[in-house]
Amino acid sequence: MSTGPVASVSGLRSRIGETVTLRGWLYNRRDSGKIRFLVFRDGSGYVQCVVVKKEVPEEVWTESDRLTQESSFEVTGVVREAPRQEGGVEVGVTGLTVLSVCHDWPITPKEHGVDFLMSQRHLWLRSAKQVAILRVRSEVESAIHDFYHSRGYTRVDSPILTPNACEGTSNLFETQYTEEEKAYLSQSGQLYLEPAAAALGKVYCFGPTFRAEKSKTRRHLREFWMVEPEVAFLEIDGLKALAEEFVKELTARVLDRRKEDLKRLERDTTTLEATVAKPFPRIDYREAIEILATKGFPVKFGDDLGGDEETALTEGFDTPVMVTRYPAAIKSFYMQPDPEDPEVVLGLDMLAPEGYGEIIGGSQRIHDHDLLLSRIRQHELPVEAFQWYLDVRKYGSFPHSGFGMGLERFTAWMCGVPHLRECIPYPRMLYRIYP
RNA sequence: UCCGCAGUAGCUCAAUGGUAGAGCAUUCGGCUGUUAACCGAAGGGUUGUAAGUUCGAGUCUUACCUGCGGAGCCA
Repeated sequence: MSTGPVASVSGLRSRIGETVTLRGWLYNRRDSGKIRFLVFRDGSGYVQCVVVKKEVPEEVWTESDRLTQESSFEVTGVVREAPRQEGGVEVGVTGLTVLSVCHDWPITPKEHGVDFLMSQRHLWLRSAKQVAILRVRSEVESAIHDFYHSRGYTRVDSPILTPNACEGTSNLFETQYTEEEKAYLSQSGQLYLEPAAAALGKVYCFGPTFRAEKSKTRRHLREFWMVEPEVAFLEIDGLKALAEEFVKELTARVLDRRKEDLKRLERDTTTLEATVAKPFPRIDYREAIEILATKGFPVKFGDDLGGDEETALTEGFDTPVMVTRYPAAIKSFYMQPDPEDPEVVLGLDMLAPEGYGEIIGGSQRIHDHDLLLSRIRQHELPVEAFQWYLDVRKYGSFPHSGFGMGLERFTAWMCGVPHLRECIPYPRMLYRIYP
């Protein structure tokens, strides 16, 4: 390898006329006798490198002939304008060194099946679409931190190993903590965040969560990333405003900074633009039932909304829809009842358009100690395990609210990718944990 | 866990119960502007596993294995 400076593809547009050195991999190659087109990638982008037999030393020509798909190499050449190329530039090769020849690369430019690609996930990551998705995901992650930090929130990391279930034990991953004691992988940071909200006012956590549900659908992962804000003295209306502002800002950021990636994903950005520009419809559960009845979904009060119902509810809207005031019976024990309609709780679900489903779930929390205690008993949860959680209400209680947003679901919607498994680098699904 | 669908070359797929096929990938040859380049040639198979029906099974039957889609639950 050379010892001089190495350029990146993303910066070539401003270096027309200069000689640059690039290091990366061969994405594709087209030969035409005495001229050779190498599609080079370095993680920052793609550029066509042109090798002309007559114009390069003999050894550069033979060296370039050794390149197979995904071989790593270093190439030096002159950057020049090429209007027909993506990015508008190409490199006229003057020097080339093969670093490692790749044999039997399994992923060809043609189509592949899901099973094959998933078992090759570590290699599939190099594909153009997968790279674009991971960039959008990363953009969303940093936008999340920027959103909260610019509004005075403190990030509080919640534990991954927990002593008990926060919402029942049936879908928890169990692990041995000490010889006598078991621990469980966290499925939400929320309960730990509530005491932190009493310490810092506005807090959020962001990390992996684990659900051992036997879910086998495109909307489920067993390990996924969730961002959860929790705010002291915030009530349900403030929570709705926060959720809407949050989703608007993340969407605007993706549209602004990841245009190229959305284009590569052939994403129609109509709903994303509408999401930034328009207020989100807000529907109460009781209204939702009526709307669904007119669309041929006979839902009774007390029924939960399934995937088909969610999709039907968002039909006709090009922004997310917020659904509130669900029956208490189908929601978590800690949700605050509506003082004007005690059968329902002040919960909030945000449904993304285009059938992407629930991206946010949250609520105002019960702040009355005795009410919370009775709810824990009603749900037949072990009261002693929740003593510390009850303490939040015992020592200076305060109304508070928060929600959780699934990073992969949000990213899937941004990218227009139907299945969550492509929105996390290494998906963990039922019956699949390799690689 | 339940319901449905599918397993044939490295990959994506064909093949009326009657000789196992193509494209891509690989290797070799040709081509000076290609855009999933193109043209020619070659190698590549225990048709998921086991049993059964039949003169004869990739094809029909049964069981099992693996995967995919969906449901319940949720982000």
